[in-house]
Amino acid sequence: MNKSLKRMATMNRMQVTGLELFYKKGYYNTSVDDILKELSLSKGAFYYHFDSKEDFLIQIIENLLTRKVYSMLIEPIEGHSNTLDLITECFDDALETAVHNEMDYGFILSNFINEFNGRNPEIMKHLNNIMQIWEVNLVGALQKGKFNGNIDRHVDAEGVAVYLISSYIGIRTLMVETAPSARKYRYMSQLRQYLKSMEPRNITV
Amino acid sequence: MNKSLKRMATMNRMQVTGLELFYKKGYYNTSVDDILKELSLSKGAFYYHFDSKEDFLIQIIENLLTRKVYSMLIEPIEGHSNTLDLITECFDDALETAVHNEMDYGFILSNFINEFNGRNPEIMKHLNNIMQIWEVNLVGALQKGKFNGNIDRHVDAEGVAVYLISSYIGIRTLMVETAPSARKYRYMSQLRQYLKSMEPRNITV
DNA sequence: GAAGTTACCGACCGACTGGTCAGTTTAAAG
DNA sequence: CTTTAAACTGACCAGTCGGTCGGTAACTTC
Repeated sequence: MNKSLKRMATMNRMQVTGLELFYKKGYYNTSVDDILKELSLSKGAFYYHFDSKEDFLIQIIENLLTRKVYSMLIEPIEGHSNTLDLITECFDDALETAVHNEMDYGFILSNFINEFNGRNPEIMKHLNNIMQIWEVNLVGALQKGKFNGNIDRHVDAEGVAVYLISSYIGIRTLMVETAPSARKYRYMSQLRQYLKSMEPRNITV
Repeated sequence: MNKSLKRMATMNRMQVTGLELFYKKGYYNTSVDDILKELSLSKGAFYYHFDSKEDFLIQIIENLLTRKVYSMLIEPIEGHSNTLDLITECFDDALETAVHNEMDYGFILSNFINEFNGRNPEIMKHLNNIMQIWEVNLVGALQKGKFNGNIDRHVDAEGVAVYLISSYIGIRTLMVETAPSARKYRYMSQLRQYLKSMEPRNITV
């Protein structure tokens, strides 16, 4: 195999396993040795490819986590259908995969925010960055909805985006705790009602 | 000083400082020595009063955390005014204290849930317990609101409770990240709109 | 005032942490 | 074949962790 290909393959394997374990056990509770045992690799291999445990995490965030948020939460609402329907479907799908994870540990991004807030500003910068991308894209989608006439023009797009993100973070935390399926169902029906209240009012006062 | 009084005073000092540090740095990232240094006490004193670090945490949860949730999130909505107003005011107050914490680390309860989920079922039991108490009380308040005619009788109290709790957990996480005050404002205005949609419909179809 | 109890001290233990490094294996290049 | 550099090994280091334990000062009880 080509040298640089092998390098990338190994680094990627490490990152995938690393993200998995950081997600399950938290960053500080996962030792570098834990990851290496899973991969049957040695300490030397790890520090050959990465400068430090922190550098390793940053690369995971930049490579894997960002991509995950894009594919699960951003791209699905970029379509041409009714924005409110796209958001509903996107949230429904995202929560459904969470329900089907036999072992769910919550929304990775908010787990990380909780773990690093006030402890590691460098990591927080990277996490904030992803959250901002999500927020900006949601606001954009909502504005497009207003422009297309699917959303009432009086709706405060930024407020709705904050409220949607909040509720999503929260329900993911709640689902981890008890009765995920029932909670998802209740959440989705309330979400639908909330979004319905944003449809254009045909009756002008 | 009476011996048992001294015992309680010391134990309480330890718990208060423990909760503070666990909140700031997380449970696993706070060493017993960290807490003891803050109090100028020794290892021996700690293990004289508590069986283990975990036992210490459980007592903190049972004593301090439960009381905190009661006084901030449950008792304020037990009044006789309009339930929706009470909820609005309660959430507003809770978020306002978060804004004024110059160093905010999020909603303790959800931080703990994130840290212990899948790692420590014993602790999770105690945390779930508090969440359930909160949920039950919220549902009760909503039902009382329906009974008193402040809330439309078609409203799904359990669904709304889940949605309220979700959004609260989420906004607390978002507020630690960026622009807490602005985010609180946006959240509260959306929350008011959401709760308004539950007022009784006077016009029957 | 002797004996017992409570509250606390701090040295110490063994397991584990992130990180280093001298040295070995692999495979492509000359 | 020989050279070279990349990829990897695993023993090792200093430091931290939760927890133990022998000791002791202060107060109570008899």
